[in-house]
Amino acid sequence: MTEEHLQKAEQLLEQSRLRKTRPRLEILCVLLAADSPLTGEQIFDRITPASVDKATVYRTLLLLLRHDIVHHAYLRNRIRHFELAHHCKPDHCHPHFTCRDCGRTVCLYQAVVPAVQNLPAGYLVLHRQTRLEGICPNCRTEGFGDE
Amino acid sequence: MTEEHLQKAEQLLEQSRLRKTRPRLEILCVLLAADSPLTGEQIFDRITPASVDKATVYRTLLLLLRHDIVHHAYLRNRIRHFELAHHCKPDHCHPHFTCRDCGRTVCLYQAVVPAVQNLPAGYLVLHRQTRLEGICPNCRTEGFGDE
DNA sequence: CTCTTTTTGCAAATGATTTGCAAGAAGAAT
DNA sequence: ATTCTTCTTGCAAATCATTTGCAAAAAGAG
Ligand SMILES: [Mn+2]
Ligand SMILES: [Mn+2]
Ligand SMILES: [Zn+2]
Ligand SMILES: [Zn+2]
Repeated sequence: MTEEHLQKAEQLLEQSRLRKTRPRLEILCVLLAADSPLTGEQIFDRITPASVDKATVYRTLLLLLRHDIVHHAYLRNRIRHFELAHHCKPDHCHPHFTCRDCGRTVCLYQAVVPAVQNLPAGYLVLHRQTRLEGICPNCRTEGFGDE
Repeated sequence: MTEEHLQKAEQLLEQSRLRKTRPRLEILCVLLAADSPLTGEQIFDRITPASVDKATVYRTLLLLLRHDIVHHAYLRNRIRHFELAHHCKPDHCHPHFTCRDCGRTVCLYQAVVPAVQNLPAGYLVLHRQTRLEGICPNCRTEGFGDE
């Protein structure tokens, strides 16, 4: 938990007029340090050991979700993944790529997702989400010389 | 369960050389009749009452999943939704639209999803999935005259 | 019809997420 | 700084979708 993350965390809570409590700051710092969406359990594990209860982690995530400070990333399994919302525009979140080989998920911040074409009339799209699946650069180059 | 669906269901099982059992045919017929992705529970409820156990429903869905007869639709909550795979190309499934108002999800079979631009080098994309969220035509026109 | 291999039903287990409740902080007011 | 009110937390127990173990039942080959 760096000083920089801590400040950013406090700022995020202030902006939403939320109390700055230990669990909230810990959780936000974990998310600020993460480079891909995390599950409730992963967040719990990365917090200074046993300083925060798991129920509090989930409750806090729900709170942050309601305040649009974090949001869900929809990955393959039924386990929820959370990430900070500050990389997302209101109408569309960055795509996520999940490797079928190593299972790792990466955020593709710089990718550009064109709007869906030929939508039937009358639908108002407020949010768009894209999920990619395939083989990551790491797994592609592996096992070249000896297969 | 129409005669037409039953035949299609049998055909799907044959193609994957799977035994034609009562639960499998029932489940496939439910999916053939559905116009949006269904949860395990929803499928269970739509089957001729109590003729199939819920555990069997889930086990069967897993089987059909392994044989690419059905696949997951990734919707908002942590509950899995299943639908027949026969509307999808291998590299990308049709988008789903979920209404924030009424909560209903529709399959957008005819929509065209352009490829993601500006992907970092080295990623091999095998599958793409798009989820839209917003207000459906029904909910948009409602509450016009009297609000 | 018989035999072998799958598949099923039922009950119990799992595992992620929620919830009730009393004790413990935060922050406003004094 | 102290008091007071309101919001949060920890802990334990509850939920709920999904899985799993196992013995009984069904499918399909011969
Ligand atoms: Mn992300
Ligand atoms: Mn669909
Ligand atoms: Zn990989
Ligand atoms: Zn609607």
